[in-house]
Amino acid sequence: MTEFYSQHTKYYVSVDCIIFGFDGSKIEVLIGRRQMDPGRSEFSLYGGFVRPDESVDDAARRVVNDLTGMSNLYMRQVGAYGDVDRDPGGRVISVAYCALINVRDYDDRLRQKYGLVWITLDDMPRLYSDHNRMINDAIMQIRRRINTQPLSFNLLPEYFTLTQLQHVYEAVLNKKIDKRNFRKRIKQIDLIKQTNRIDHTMSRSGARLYRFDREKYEKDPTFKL
Amino acid sequence: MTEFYSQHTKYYVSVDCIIFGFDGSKIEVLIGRRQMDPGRSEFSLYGGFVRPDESVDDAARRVVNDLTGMSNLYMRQVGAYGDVDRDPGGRVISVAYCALINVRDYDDRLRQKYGLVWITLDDMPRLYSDHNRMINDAIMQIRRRINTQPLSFNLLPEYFTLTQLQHVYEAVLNKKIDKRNFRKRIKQIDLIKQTNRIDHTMSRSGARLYRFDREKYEKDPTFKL
DNA sequence: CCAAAAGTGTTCCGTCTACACCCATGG
DNA sequence: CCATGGGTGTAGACGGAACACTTTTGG
Repeated sequence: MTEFYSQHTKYYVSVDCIIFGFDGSKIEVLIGRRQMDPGRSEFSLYGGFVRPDESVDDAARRVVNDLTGMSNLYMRQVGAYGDVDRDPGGRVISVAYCALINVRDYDDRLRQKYGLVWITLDDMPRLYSDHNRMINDAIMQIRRRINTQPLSFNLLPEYFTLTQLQHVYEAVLNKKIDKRNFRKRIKQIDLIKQTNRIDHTMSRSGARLYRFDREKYEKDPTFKL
Repeated sequence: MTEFYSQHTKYYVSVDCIIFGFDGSKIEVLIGRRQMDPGRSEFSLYGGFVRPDESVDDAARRVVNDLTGMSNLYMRQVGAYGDVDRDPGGRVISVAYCALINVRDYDDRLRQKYGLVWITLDDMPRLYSDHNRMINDAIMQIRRRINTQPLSFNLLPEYFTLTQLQHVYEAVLNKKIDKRNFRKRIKQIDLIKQTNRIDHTMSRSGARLYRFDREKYEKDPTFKL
């Protein structure tokens, strides 16, 4: 702490955004093909450089908003990635963020406009730079948190069936869950409200729709499985 | 992804290191007084700027090594802090790291050389910039992980008593733990080996010393409470 | 002999797990 | 009427929480 700032080196700082969705049975990620050299046309997360007038968090929000047209999404920092040679184009330190979105709210024209594709985790190709590691770190983080924070609802429409909710947990945790035990647990969480709406798209007899009570959660932000 | 890197702004990137120790009953952090303007002489974490030839992780290791003379410490990234005005001296994006050390291995002359002091979490003064937030985020992270990763042993000597180990858990979780239940749990973790050494410093009759079997843990890195 | 810390088991209760059948409906 | 997905209960195992007294020994 004895020198002045100006004696030190500056670096490019970027954000990379891992946008997670849920296709009904698998977790998927929005990736694109890189539009610039080096690595042009390689699969890549979508990212952007941090601008002088915005925080790093704001940069991530801006990139995600450009990409999805959506704001107020659930977003979380995954971590900073700073290996010297991580980017073949130069020394860039990148901060990864993940976002969870409901794919039904997402305007598919934006996806096409940016040439993005939804890829499930199992089908993930090799991505540019250390982006595979970022996705891996992000999914591990979500896996750790999904039982103590209400993440799953961000991947579903406002009104969802218990079967859909269970499929989210199965996809994130990558294991089968017993239907009766799952529903028993859900019913004793009073943040998950039964509604009187019925979904008829998936079954002949219809399934009860539920919703997550965000207002109540804001007041008392505790959530357990 | 349509511009060249060189059109973008570069930033100073620093690391800030949160060095945790354990004084026998409380968790404490090594802090100093800032040696440079702005904020000269304010309490602060110890940090440093990232150099061109090192990764961000390496920068953190370098700073911690300078400060403690120790290497191969348990270290973990806490997160990137990138608010525009976080540092009054200019736009600096900082990546926080925490390290856990055994204070008995630490050369107190180094502490004096750098003018550092150990401060317990309860007595933490207001620190420079967003350093209080970093410490807070770090302790929350440790609290979440202490039951699923063998963190606690990094705060203790190689040989430790079960009472000492319990005190670490109590300090981190900030709550009393039942002695009999704690010891019952410990005894069924076969990574924690009883030795035939006895510690006589704390009690007339002496207490059995234990050690953590790192070799075994490397082979099968699972740990539960 | 006494102060101080080490060490030790049992019971209870709540939670998690395993498991299989009937229902309602639209086509 | 039948295929499809929705919905429901119970019993046993397991793990966590509460709880108090005896032992050792150096001074």
